[in-house]
Amino acid sequence: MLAPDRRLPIYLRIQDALAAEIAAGKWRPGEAIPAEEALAKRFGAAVGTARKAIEGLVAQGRLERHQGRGTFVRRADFGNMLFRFFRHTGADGAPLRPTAKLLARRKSKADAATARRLALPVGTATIELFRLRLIEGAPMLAEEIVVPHRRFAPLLALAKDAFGDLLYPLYETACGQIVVQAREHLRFGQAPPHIAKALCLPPKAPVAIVERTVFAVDGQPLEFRVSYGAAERFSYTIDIK
Amino acid sequence: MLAPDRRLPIYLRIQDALAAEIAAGKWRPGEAIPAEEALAKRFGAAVGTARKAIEGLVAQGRLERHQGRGTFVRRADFGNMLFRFFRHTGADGAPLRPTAKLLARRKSKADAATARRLALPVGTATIELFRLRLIEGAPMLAEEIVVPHRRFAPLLALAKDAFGDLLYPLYETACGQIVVQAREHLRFGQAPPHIAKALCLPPKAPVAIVERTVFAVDGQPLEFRVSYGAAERFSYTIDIK
DNA sequence: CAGTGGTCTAGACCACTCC
DNA sequence: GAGTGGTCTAGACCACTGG
Repeated sequence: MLAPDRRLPIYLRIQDALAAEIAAGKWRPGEAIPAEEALAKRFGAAVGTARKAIEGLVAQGRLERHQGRGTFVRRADFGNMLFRFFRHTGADGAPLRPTAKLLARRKSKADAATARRLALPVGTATIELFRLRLIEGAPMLAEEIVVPHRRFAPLLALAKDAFGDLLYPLYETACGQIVVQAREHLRFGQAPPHIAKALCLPPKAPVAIVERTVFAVDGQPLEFRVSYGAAERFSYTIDIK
Repeated sequence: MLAPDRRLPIYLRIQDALAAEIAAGKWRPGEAIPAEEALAKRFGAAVGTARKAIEGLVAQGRLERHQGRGTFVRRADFGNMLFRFFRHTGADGAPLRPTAKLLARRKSKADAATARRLALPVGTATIELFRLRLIEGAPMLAEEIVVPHRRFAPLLALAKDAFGDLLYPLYETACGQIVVQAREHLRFGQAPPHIAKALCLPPKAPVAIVERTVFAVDGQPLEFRVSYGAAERFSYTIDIK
């Protein structure tokens, strides 16, 4: 159960063992793992040592602790993650909730680039979505989304207006796919014609382009998404210590 | 010495006390703070409690620990921080070191915007620098820099070619000013004429604009800097958990 | 070698949550 | 009230650094 490498401190070996069990899906995101004392007994270590292992996983964002309730496998909240890149406060400075509109949906096959991004063989069946995100009815972002058909087949059966404003909760309820991690790549470019049209921008308008890949617990890519937004609305702040 | 607030756990009170002493400059960046045992004795707590306070400050990036050597006030390494935004690998994929060229330097007075950014009264004496960053001799970034004259007067006396490739080490050696933190704001726009010229770009070329404010230990702004780089060379990756 | 941080233990008591 | 994590203590031993 524990990595037998005697060179590693006990708490790290416990940490690795727990991380592996989490990745293997022994506990689903949102579920509680055993209490400190139970873990300590199981691994034959002191409670403080088990605690240190847990603290490491909390720091990594894999677990969440709540006093009096327990330690839980973290559910990522990717709610309006992408909107942190764009100004969207109302007249009173309050943050506004974006809505979503599904413009198109179709079955497709992975080309070379998509296959690489989703770690699939070329030609694998995929589902493509074209979606608009709006603030107070005004288009802010256009999104092209690709997911593997094998995991996401229910998305094709769903009524178009059953897609809500947030996709990741739908992935979970409709397809049982849970997003736990994301990588985003940011660049600037010109809007392709269909994007410019969807965003009500002039052709070749400058846009910020965010390419996002999201991953499941097991590290497999779940979705690849390219989002376009008007460059002049883009705004991002970074703190460095 | 310790915050008297009995509601806070001891380790947090120690943490606050140490953070205040660091901010007050009791130990300079790079210097060691007292050993765990000494701190524990001084604060009347157990070693483990002092250790927990230290761990918090390490997590915040204010301290660094080295086994067998001690615990040190962190020196920020802002080396080529900004270049993480721009592609600049050579033909062999190896990272390239940018060089710098000081194009202009002059004494000035803070206008309203600058005064706000540097937390100075309007009209305070400042020094402005205009600088070019190059990769293999090709201009990559143009930078407009403003610093308060009071802290940075030696920069005016310095020979223009005594400015090296990195400014922050110079701030420290020539002016005794140590940078410990930064905030960057990223946006997208068109190059003003003098910037386009410096970067050898067509007028109004699309550029990424990074506005950076850097801060001293005591939280006072030390420098405000606007950097411009060609938008098509911009590229930034973010991992989210 | 002395001094430092790193690991580990064992147990006490507190604070919070939920039944 | 039972069970959970949060704080705190006290001390042991190890691993690394530097003179």
